[in-house]
Amino acid sequence: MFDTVCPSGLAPIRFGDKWAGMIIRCLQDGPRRFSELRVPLRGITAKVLAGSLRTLVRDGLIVRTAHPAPTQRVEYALTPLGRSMIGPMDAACAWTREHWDELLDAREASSAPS
Amino acid sequence: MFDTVCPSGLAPIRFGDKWAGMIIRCLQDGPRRFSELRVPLRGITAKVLAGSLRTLVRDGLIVRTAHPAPTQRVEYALTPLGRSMIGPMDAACAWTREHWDELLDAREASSAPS
DNA sequence: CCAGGTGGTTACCGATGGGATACCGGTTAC
DNA sequence: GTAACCGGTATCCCATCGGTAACCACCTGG
Repeated sequence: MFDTVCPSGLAPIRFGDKWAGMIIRCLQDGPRRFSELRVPLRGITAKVLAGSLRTLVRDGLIVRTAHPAPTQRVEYALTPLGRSMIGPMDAACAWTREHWDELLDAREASSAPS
Repeated sequence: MFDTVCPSGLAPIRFGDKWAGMIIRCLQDGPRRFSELRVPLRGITAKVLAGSLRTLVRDGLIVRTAHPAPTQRVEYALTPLGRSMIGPMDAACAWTREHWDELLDAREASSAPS
């Protein structure tokens, strides 16, 4: 995640792996359990979700709390650091929503240069 | 680039490949030639730069103009669409700059949980 | 006892990404 | 002539990523 430092003010724009952004999105309204996350993230497998969650925890963006209550119950929640990412993330998502059609058009135009 | 659609308002935050963001940064003050781009992008190989440029052109973010002048001269420049990406990109970069230390600390803390 | 849910782990596998190296045709400078 | 620069391409290689499938310990409900 955040692969590279930006020495000259240049930074690669890659907020984590394929699912990281979506996971953070899913957590912004409160903690969620492992299996609750799998519902909105249709198609994610247990392994991949577990992996993404692990790196997000490692990077201090979310916290994992396992309630040792009678029944097994693990919750993931945003840290303040994780929450601070929502702003720039929303900006990026808004840009994509706004320009999605243009991107698609550009691709189609260059794939069919007839 | 922009790997996935965002069906439920969730989008993966991945603005292109490793170098795409940096290339756009390099172009924001005007057109640059192929070899001019290789200077600030230290470490990029010709193949990878050519590849990144190709997908950026395909997605309509930059334009390639080859001046058929006597000497070989190819210039890359931002399109309006490409330029519109600078805003959200800056937001993301600013976030990273602000929180870079926290990320590093979190990583170090979880790698050495002694 | 057994089924089912919860929160994972492990082994395997194919696709992709990114890097190194070599090479290329065209043009200009010496 | 030949060396160098320009804008690439061709080939090969390796690491990572994401996915599938199987399995697991633990607990609960019937």
